[in-house]
Amino acid sequence: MYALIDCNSFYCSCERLFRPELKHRPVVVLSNNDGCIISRTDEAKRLGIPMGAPFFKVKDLCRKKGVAVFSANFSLYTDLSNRVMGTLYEQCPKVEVYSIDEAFADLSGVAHKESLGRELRSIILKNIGVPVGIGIASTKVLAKVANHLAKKSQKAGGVVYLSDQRLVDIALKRTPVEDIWGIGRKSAQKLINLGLKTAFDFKEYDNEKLIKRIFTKVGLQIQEELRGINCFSFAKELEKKESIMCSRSFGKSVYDKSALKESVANYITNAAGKMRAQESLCTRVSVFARTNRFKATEQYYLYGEREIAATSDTRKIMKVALDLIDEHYREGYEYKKAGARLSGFCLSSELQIDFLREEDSLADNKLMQAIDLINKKKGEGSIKLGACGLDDSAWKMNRNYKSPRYLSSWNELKEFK
DNA sequence: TCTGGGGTCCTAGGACCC
DNA sequence: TCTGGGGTCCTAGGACCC
Repeated sequence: MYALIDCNSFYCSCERLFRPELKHRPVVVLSNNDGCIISRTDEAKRLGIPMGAPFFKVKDLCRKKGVAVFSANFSLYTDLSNRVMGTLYEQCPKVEVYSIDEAFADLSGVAHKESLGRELRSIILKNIGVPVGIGIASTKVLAKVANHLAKKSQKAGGVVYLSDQRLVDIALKRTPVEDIWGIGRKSAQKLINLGLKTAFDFKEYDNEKLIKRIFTKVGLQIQEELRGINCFSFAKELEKKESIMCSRSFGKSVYDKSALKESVANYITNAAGKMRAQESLCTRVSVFARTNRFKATEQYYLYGEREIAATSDTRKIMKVALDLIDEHYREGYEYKKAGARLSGFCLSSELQIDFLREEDSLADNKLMQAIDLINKKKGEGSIKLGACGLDDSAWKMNRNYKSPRYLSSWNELKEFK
């Protein structure tokens, strides 16, 4: 038995915490660069603001209806997420953090599952102030279905427990195929073409070969999960990433190579830091940059990648990344976005037994550790390589509606009178 | 004027080997 | 007309998630 605990309109809820006067007002949060809507409260949904809508298309509507608009403030959201997950770890035997705003809990062996759900919900609301919805069922996919209903139904009080097959079937009949976890737009359309409209229809559909052919192995697994058979395992340990990427759209178009390289230097710095935090070394570095895909001008997609000897040293990775830009850069294009990816990971514990390395690599390692420590204590970006530049005005993102870092900066604490 | 960022998994098909 | 067969490994691209 699994519970899925999912924060309601998480980013918006975080912003509301520090602005209680927004409690019943519509709120939206924008993606990086104030590009599009990535979180909406129910009030904003009812105004017809779609998820993922480009902000410029709904800006007028927001102004007219008095919607509170925020630029994304990820350090705030991460901090609050950690508090929510911390509470879950205290209350539940086994927890798998699935994303910034949701987690599965394994409730096998828990006697009163529904009351535990209600208790969790009220503890999180009281201690952290973030409302959550909880769905409980025998598989992850069914827990997702239950969670959906918990958020939609008024009388559920935020918790839905699908304790027997009768309840499961009722829930599945109320779930359109496009709302099933793992069924996206393309797959939903294919199911509808087969005459399958609800999750119940899909569960009952009995043509294994066809499902496999159209939806691959994953489609079969989702079907099994709807039938109550577990296919998606529970990962208690926090798993390491297999690749780490950092990319951004620019606030304004970039026309010169040095600004592009500077931006990529910053992305590499960020990605390499995250990689060291999970104690990995990378053996592959890739970089990319692209022109504005929404503009009818001629497009160019810059891409380069290279294999390197395993390292976590920002300087070595940086050199390769900047060389790749030099090799693939083309003059005369209007670049709008760039990024870098590190992959081909191995464990940093393997570094010490590699006698073929240059002898200074251990010292390099120490240098990186020292930099990470200083940045952790003094704030990200306190120390970085010269290649990252000092003046980021040529490519920095726009963030015109940013809330203060209430929880991670002494200068931005909330004041009460 | 203005359209995010960061991941995972699966499969087909090519390269390569004997 | 006609050009082995079978296996593994790797990668690109699609689809999906939040």
